[in-house]
Amino acid sequence: MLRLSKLTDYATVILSFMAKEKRRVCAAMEIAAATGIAVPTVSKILKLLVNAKVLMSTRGAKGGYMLAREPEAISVAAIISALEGPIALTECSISKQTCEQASGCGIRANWHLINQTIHNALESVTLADLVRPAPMPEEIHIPIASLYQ
Amino acid sequence: MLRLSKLTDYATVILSFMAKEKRRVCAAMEIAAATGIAVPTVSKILKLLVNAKVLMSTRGAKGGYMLAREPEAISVAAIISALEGPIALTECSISKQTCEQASGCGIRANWHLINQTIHNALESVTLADLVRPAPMPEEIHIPIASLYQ
DNA sequence: TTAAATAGGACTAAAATAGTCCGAAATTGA
DNA sequence: TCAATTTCGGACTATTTTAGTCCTATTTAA
Repeated sequence: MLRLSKLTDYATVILSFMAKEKRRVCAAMEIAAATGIAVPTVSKILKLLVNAKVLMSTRGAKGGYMLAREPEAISVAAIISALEGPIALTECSISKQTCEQASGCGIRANWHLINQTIHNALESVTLADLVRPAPMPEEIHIPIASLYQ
Repeated sequence: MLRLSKLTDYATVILSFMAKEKRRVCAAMEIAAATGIAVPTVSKILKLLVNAKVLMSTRGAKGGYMLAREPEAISVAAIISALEGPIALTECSISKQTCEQASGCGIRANWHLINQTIHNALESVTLADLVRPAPMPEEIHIPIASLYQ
């Protein structure tokens, strides 16, 4: 289904909450309470987002998490790759044997191009866009067909 | 990782093979031999592609599978949805409670737009594009590492 | 010093995916 | 008509991935 994991979905909810509270440091417990997601799960997601430098953390009493940058500078691609690793549709699991039989597998190169297109689409949408009420279609429209001529 | 399933990957290999043999009816066993994918697996994939009307089948001796239309008219989106169901990143697993708390979840509408964009990208690439030799090197060079620092 | 909070990793449970197999139905050709 | 071939449909098992939990160490504020 080409779908995102639940954790990624949760991450967008968490980050949307934090975008509205961006002046404040939020504790994991507070975020869990606000979003209705279980504390250990929230915790796990927050740690992943810190590793990906989407969030900053401060330890100790009065510690917590904060957006590492403005919502405008946090792309959906960054959020997804924080939770799921690099964005890539294929790992070219086509066996070498097959590729050799076909004497040069052109499919691989074309998949890469498709990946890149999708990545661009996700890169051009930010957390600010997700929080914003009205989307702006022309910003994320990508005419992939033009890449093939 | 936003990735396609192995079966979808296999499907592109199978369909690429068939695109080159489009004049001929191919039996499942023949395709398995040509691609190196196990017969039962090939069989399963072919059935799914028939259900999605990407392939046509004829039963009985001398039967087999054929592309239902020209490779130019078979989109990557059609192939993916045949194997994995509708293309959709999210199923909006954001709890209603959260949405209500936030008094109107704008995220949903924005995800829908992103889905649509990706769908358009996949719709505009066809089996013929996949089979076609790779585009110029500079077109397919992807500095992906730079996106992850 | 104590309480509050994150960091990191190990672990279990649940769900999705991959892969296999079988009996039934259809078609061809002898 | 009969036998061989091939798809059809579904059930089934095994594997992998994902989700979710928990524990201990470390850091910081008061």
